[in-house]
Amino acid sequence: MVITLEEISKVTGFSVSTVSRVLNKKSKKYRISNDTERVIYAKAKELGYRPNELARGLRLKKTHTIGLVVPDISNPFFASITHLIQKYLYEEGYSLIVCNTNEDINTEIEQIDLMKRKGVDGYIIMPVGTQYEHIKDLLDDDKPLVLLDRNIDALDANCIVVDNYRGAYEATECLVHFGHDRIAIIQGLQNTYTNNERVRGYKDALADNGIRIDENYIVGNDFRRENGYISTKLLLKMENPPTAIFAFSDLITLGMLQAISEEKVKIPDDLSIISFDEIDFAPYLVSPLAVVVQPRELIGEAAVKLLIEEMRNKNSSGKRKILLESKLVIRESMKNLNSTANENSNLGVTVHRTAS
Amino acid sequence: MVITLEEISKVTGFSVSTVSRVLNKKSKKYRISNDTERVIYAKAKELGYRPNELARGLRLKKTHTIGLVVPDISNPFFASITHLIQKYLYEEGYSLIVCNTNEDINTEIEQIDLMKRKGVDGYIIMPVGTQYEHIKDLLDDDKPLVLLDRNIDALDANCIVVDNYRGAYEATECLVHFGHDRIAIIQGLQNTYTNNERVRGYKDALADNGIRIDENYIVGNDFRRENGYISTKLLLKMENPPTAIFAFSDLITLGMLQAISEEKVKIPDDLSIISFDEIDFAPYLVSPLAVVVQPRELIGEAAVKLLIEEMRNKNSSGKRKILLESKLVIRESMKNLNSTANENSNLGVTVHRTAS
DNA sequence: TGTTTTTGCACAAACGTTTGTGCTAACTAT
DNA sequence: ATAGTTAGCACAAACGTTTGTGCAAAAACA
Repeated sequence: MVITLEEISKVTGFSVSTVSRVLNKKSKKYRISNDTERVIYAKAKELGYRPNELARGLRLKKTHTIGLVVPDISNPFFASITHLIQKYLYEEGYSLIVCNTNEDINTEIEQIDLMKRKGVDGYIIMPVGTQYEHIKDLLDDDKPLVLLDRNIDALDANCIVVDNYRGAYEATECLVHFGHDRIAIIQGLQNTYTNNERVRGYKDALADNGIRIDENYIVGNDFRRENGYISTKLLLKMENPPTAIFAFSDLITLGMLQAISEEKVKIPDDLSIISFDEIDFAPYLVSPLAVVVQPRELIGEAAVKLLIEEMRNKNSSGKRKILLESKLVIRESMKNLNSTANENSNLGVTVHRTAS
Repeated sequence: MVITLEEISKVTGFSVSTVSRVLNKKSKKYRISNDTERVIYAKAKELGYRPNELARGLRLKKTHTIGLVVPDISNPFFASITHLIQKYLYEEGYSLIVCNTNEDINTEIEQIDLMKRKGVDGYIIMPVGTQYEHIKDLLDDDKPLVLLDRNIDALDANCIVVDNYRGAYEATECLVHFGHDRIAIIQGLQNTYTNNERVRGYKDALADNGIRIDENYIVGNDFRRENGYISTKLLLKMENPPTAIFAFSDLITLGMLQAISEEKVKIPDDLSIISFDEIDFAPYLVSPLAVVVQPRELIGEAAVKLLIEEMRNKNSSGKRKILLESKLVIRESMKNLNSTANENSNLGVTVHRTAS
């Protein structure tokens, strides 16, 4: 049987309100005697009382639950962030409702609606794209909200993003310095914040270094594996194939590697590659993989911090936009076409930079 | 402002109960006129009414929320399963509350308690260990529950597990057939179901093939990366180091690779390795990695199917225990010591089997 | 002893739903 | 015209909490 305050009230003889106050540690405030307190505590423990959080949430308008909207939990990058968010929220006493949008805007809208109905106390959202009416509505509810990984400029919302522009710029520029001029990118989902920024960084890096932008070298439209596979096949079959490919996500890279393996292309002699996102196994691949790593830990931690902070100080009027730095890790998968002996003295070197 | 039934009641002039019935599509049953229905629908839509799921849950004793307990979402294996569970549940109209236990039994107990209080309609649990009083209590609540990935024999609960015993047995036996007799394992967390079964499979395979079990070759006690690193270092430093290492998880393998790389050990010439869990990048590693893959898709799908089924037929008395098969994928990281020229003709071969 | 203060608790409303039941007016049948 | 049906809706209780307020008895004070 499920134990309610009423049960305890009956067996102890005290009223429901008294029981409630004791169990909520409000005995002093409401002048409940120590004796009474002891009796109620004992009985509650004995019967294994558990507050009904639905009733409580209804009454208090507070559920101690945060809604997390993520595009794809199975993507290691997002999985990692989810893990951290969950961890930090737990420390703060919050539960997590997770929903996966699969990069589908309608699912996102639906799921956010559902979370709203469930009365979550705050939102951490990695939005799919640029459609944002539903998020705008959310802001009016004045529940804390932070946009993660993907910003929506038009919205006055808290947000935490990585400097995708610089990340892509530096990776591209590094390839250029290594003597590459036919540099292809395999994009993720177009019109997402991250993708747009990365493309912009790529283009600017080329332009700033006097290399013509060839739209044929810009392929793909999805952060997933299949896109990496197909796009790579396409690129390799070109009449004038690229000497370097920049993949915009770990999963794209996975597909790319599959295609490369099938086509028997040698890395880095035939082709240089670099990937966005940390890939745990990167150092141990056939050709250790250069990557642009994003500070996952920071992202997760910052998200929770910002959210909690806003819950505490309801007054906090100004929204904050936080820009985190990425890090370029050069490994052997990038060939330096300038060095005659392909010495690659910069093996494993890490280029650090500070965010703007 | 938040719109309630009461609001709609006020502006339309109909009672709250009538509004409720209309919006719940019970107009016929309660003989609400078509005109009334139309008016209420229109107003509800206009005002953007959203039912308060807390109130509803309280009244209905049903929240359409499932609680998922997972040891470590950042582990790709669990992330993948989580993703699938979320996906299938969404299709069935359920939300997901996720909690991470970090393999800590107390966190597990706490979190399950919290979920209970939040009134979830069912549980999918990957328990940390063999302590199970709290789960036993859960069973008495007669909410649907399925144990995933890790069984607890003593409990009469639904459960879906992979045949870890056979998976480990076959991998070990394969190594033996390849001529190895100093085969080490790096265990995951001891006294978890999965680990116990794998150790048992390993031991039986050795015994059945006339190889003495050397406890020195059994190391480790954690499914995470650090364990893989340290344990590998230990093994490599032995006076009589193993010729093959069997890592019990993807993350352990990651740490192992790091250690191997640092120690400049050559795979597979100096050492053969094989890993439990699918690793997406396995084929593209310096030495393509042999693995025992578990059917993630099936695990996730089966979990939800079983849960939903039990929600539908409350009568379902008998609990079901489902055993899924694993699959051994042989790659070059396992050297066949018998074949003189290390031809490894079985490159990429997949050994399939059916579960008992 | 009479008045005031304090102690210790109970009552009841409210949070937003759902649903069994009851009531009035209109309709149908005789 | 009268009795019986039915259509159309409202009332109120219940789900399990929390919290403002009220009230009696005890204690303190004069």
